[in-house]
Amino acid sequence: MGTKERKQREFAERERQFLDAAYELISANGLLNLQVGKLAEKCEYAVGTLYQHFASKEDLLLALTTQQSQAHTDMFRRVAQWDARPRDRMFAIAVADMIFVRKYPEHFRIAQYALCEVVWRAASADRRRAFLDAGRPIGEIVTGIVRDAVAAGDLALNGMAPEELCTGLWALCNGIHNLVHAEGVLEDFAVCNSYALMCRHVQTLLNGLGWQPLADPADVRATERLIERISKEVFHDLCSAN
Amino acid sequence: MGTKERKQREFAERERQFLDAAYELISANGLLNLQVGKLAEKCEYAVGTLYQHFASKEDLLLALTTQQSQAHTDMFRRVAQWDARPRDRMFAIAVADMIFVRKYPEHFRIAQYALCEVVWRAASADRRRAFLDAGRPIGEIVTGIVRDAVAAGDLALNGMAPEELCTGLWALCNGIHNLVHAEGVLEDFAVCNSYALMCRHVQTLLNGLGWQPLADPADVRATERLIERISKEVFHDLCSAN
DNA sequence: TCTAGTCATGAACCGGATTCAAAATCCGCG
DNA sequence: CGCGGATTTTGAATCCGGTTCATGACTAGA
Repeated sequence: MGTKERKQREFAERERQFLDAAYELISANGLLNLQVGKLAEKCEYAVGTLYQHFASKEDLLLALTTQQSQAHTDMFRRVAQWDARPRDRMFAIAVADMIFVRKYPEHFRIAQYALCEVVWRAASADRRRAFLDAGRPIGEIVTGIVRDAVAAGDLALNGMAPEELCTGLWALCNGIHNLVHAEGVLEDFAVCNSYALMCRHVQTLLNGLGWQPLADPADVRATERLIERISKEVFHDLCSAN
Repeated sequence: MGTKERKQREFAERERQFLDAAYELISANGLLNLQVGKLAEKCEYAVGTLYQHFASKEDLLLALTTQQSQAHTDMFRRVAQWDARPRDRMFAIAVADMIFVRKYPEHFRIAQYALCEVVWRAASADRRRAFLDAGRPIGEIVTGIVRDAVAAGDLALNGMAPEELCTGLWALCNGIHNLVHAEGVLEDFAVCNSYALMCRHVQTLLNGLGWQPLADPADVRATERLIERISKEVFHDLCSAN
C-alpha cells in the first residue's frame, strides 16, 4: 500500500509550502502583519486545511523556526568537515552564524519571537520537542570541535565541560544578533560594521580561553583574511559579494 | 496654578500603578495571560482610562520594560561609584546584571518579548524613544569604566572605540540570559549553575581583551570570592542569600 | 457502482483588544 | 456657593482576526 506513503509525502510537501509562503509573507509585510487567513489564501487552501498542520499561529512560527534551524545546522556541518585547525573551525562556526543571519534576516526575528515564552508556550508540545531535537546536532558539532582542540593540545578546559565552554560562544553570537536587530540600540552606540565587530569579539573570547593559536588582537586584517578564506573555502556558493 | 502639576503627578502615579499591577499579574499568570480588561479591573479603573496612558497593550509592555531599565540603571550606577579597580568594576557590571535578572525573572522575559520586532513596532514612537533614552545612561556608565581602565593603563583598545568594546560584554550577558530563559535548551546542555558559568565567560572575555589584572582561569574560587565581595560591598541590601 | 472513511472547506464563532458617545467630575468665575 | 464649559472617566459596543466544526467532496477498497 504505497498510497499511505504518497499521502504523507504530499502532506509534508504542503507543510513546506505553508512555511515557505509564511516566510515570504513575513519578509514582505513583517511578522506583525502575518495573518492566518491571508497565508491560507496565498497557498490556495482553506484556513481549516492550514490548521490540519499547525495547532495555532504560534505553532506555525515555531515550525518555521525549526525548519530554519535545520538549514542552520547544514551550514555548521560544512564547517565541521572543513579541513582546518580547530580554532579556525570554531571561528568559522561564528562566521557561518553571521552569514546565515545576514542572508535570512527575517529568520532571526522570527526565532527571536518564537522563542519568547509567550509564543513558545502557545506552540504545541510536539512542536517544541521537534525544535529542541533540531538543535541537538548543532551542539554536537560544536562540542566536537572543542574536543578536537583539547585532543590537539590547543585548548585547556580548566575544569569546564565542553558544552559549558560552548555556551559562551553561543551566547556571544546570539547576543550580538539581538543587539544588531534591536532597532536604534546599536545605532545609538556608534557601531558601524556590527558583524566585523562580532568577529573581533569572538576572537577575543577564544583568545581569553587560551585557545591556540592565539589571534593577534591588533591585526584586524588577519581576521578579515580568515573570514574571506572561510567564505571561499566553506561557503563559496553562499557568498557572492562579501 | 499648582493644579496642573498635581494632575500630572497623579497621572504619573496612576501610570506606575498600572505598570506595577501589570507586573504582578504577569508574575502570577504569565505574560501570555495578561489581559487589558483584567488589568484595568485590578486597578479599579475602566479600560478606557488605561488607554489614556498606553496606546496599546504592546505599548504598555514596552513602558514596563523601560521602567525596568531604570531600576537596572540604578544598580549600574552603584557599581560606577564603587571604589575598585576598573576591571573589577566591569566585572561587577556583569554581576549586577545577573543579580537583577535573577531577582526579577519576569522582567527579562517581558523585555525579551517587548523588544521583538512585533511588539516593538506595535508600541508608540514616543514609547520607543523613551526606552532608548532610558538605556543611554547605562552606555555611559559602562564606557566610563572602559575609559578609566584605559587611562589607568590596564587596557589597550587596539583601535576599538570604548562603545564597541562594551558591546561584547553586553552581548555576552544578554545572550546568556537568553539561553538560560529558553526552556530546555540549556538543560539539554548539561549546564547546572548557569550564572556561575556566565561569570566565568565574562572573565574569559575580559582576559581576552588583555584587561589587567588578568583573572586566573583555573582559580574558580577567586571569582567566587569576588562575586561575594561585590554582593557585600555594592549590593548588600539586595542579596540576602547568595 | 456503492459505501465507509478520510479530508478540505469556509462561514460562523468567540475572545479579547480597542473605541467612543454619554456621564461624571473638575475648575474657575461671578 | 452654584453655574457652565472643559476635561476625564466609563464600559458597552465595535472590530478584528484566530480558531472551530458542520457540511460536502473525494478516495479507496468491496
